[in-house]
Amino acid sequence: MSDSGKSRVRFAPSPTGFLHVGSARTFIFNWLFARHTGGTMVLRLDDTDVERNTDASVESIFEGLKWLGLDWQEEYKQSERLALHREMAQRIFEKGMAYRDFTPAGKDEGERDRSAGPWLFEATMRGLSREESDRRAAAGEPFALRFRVPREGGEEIKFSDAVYGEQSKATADIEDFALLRSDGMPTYHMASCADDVDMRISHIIRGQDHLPNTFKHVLIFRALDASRLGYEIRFAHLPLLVAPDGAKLSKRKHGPVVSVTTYRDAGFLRQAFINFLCLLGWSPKDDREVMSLDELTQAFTLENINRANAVINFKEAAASPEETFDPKAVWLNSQYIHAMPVEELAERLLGTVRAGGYDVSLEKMKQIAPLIRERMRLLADVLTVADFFFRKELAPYDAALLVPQKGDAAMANKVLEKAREVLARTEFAHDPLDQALRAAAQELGVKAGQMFTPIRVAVTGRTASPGLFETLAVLGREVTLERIERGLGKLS
RNA sequence: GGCGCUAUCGUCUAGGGGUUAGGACGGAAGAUUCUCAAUCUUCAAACCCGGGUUCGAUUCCCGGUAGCGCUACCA
Repeated sequence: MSDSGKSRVRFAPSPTGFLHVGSARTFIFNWLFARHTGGTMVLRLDDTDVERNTDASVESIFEGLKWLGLDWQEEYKQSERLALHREMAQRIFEKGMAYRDFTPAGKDEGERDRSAGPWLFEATMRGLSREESDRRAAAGEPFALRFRVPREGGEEIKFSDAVYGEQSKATADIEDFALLRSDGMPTYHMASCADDVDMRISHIIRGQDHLPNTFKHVLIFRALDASRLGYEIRFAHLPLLVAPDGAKLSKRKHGPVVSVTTYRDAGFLRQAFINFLCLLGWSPKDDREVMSLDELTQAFTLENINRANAVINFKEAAASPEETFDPKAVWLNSQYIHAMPVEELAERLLGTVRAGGYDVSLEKMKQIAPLIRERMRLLADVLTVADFFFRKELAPYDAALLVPQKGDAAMANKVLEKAREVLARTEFAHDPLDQALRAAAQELGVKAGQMFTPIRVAVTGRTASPGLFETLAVLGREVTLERIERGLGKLS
């Protein structure tokens, strides 16, 4: 950071796909750093790859960012700044630090066999005279502009990374990389560095996959006289988020679990999701795990970032959505749900329930929420944990479930008949129900549990449910009696 | 192939020349209880390998191995 000013950081996604969890974490770390240091967050779309960019991707990235709910102060699109990039490239060329490469663009550039030899690129055009270069350019021959990496003196390019420490690499190991493509479009390296300088970015916080690129960037910054900015651009590279098999995350390979919107749609709370991501590759160095955004902001420093890649422990083929996600993410989410005020939870659940095809009022939801809050880990769980509150008719269930432990169908029948009678005249509130049903159990000579099980199953269609009395109280007498009647029908 | 980065329980991590190597998730067991959850308690579970330095290395150094990244007119 400059001594005079505040930090300026940027998140620079390239719109070639949806926002994936790794990018989201990079964004979050940038945001936290900006907040922690009282700096500015810049969002920059690095869209210089015309071939692969899509509008759909831009939309889905914004959709993901919007869900995260973290803001930024400035927003740019690289494609609208091409003139600047070219001008800066030209400046480097004028200084003799870049040269025109008239080699026709290879079609199979990405598939060159690297295992053959130590050196990859042949700088055939590097020695071209300026006169000939100018002549061929004037004649309209297309060319790429390449950086002329210093070859004399065996220089080491150095920089200090806030996470990985002192880095250095011999110029002999850096090839002459492209600044401008033959169609005049800047490459990522050129556009990114030009913008970082122009935007007065103070800290470049990005994925560790860029660590080797940074040497090239240092070279560009030097050619651009970035030192005139009055401060040194600092780097912080983040360990990568990888799949359980250690491989880089990809949609093709790992499916929707790598997309931010998948978490949103499955019922993650943004706070929990952010919290989870922060714990991957960063630690507050004390034993805190559940941390609010404020706590994260306060605790966040670049020094506390780890160096080893972090596995995001999802399962690709899982039976339920819950099992798909990293168990820690799910657990964190449950912590946030449990801590949420019931009114708020009820409001949030409303959308999920309605999307699930049920109709329920907010009032009703407020009654239900406290009963299911501690039984939910994801918001979407409401559909499986509380469906019987919303359904007119229960989903089909096996009559055998009505039979209590150490009992038989006759006992279930006896219990339900008794319940029908008692519940017809008992006030539908927790305590009266509690007293009446326990008394009834005693009268029948069955254990409380044996009394409750048939009722629970008849009324909810399942053996696991929220507390019976509060459930009945919410359901009401009419629905309860009707369902008990149906239960009796199943037994006969 | 070249260059670089990394290496503590299954996973996320703390720690650091001498520790019973700590926490969390997940797992197991128990308590509680009308079921399920929640909650609480307990248990199992790790320093990649080999040298060196040292009185003493999991920690520092070197080597190996493994993983990952970069090696494009992708980002």
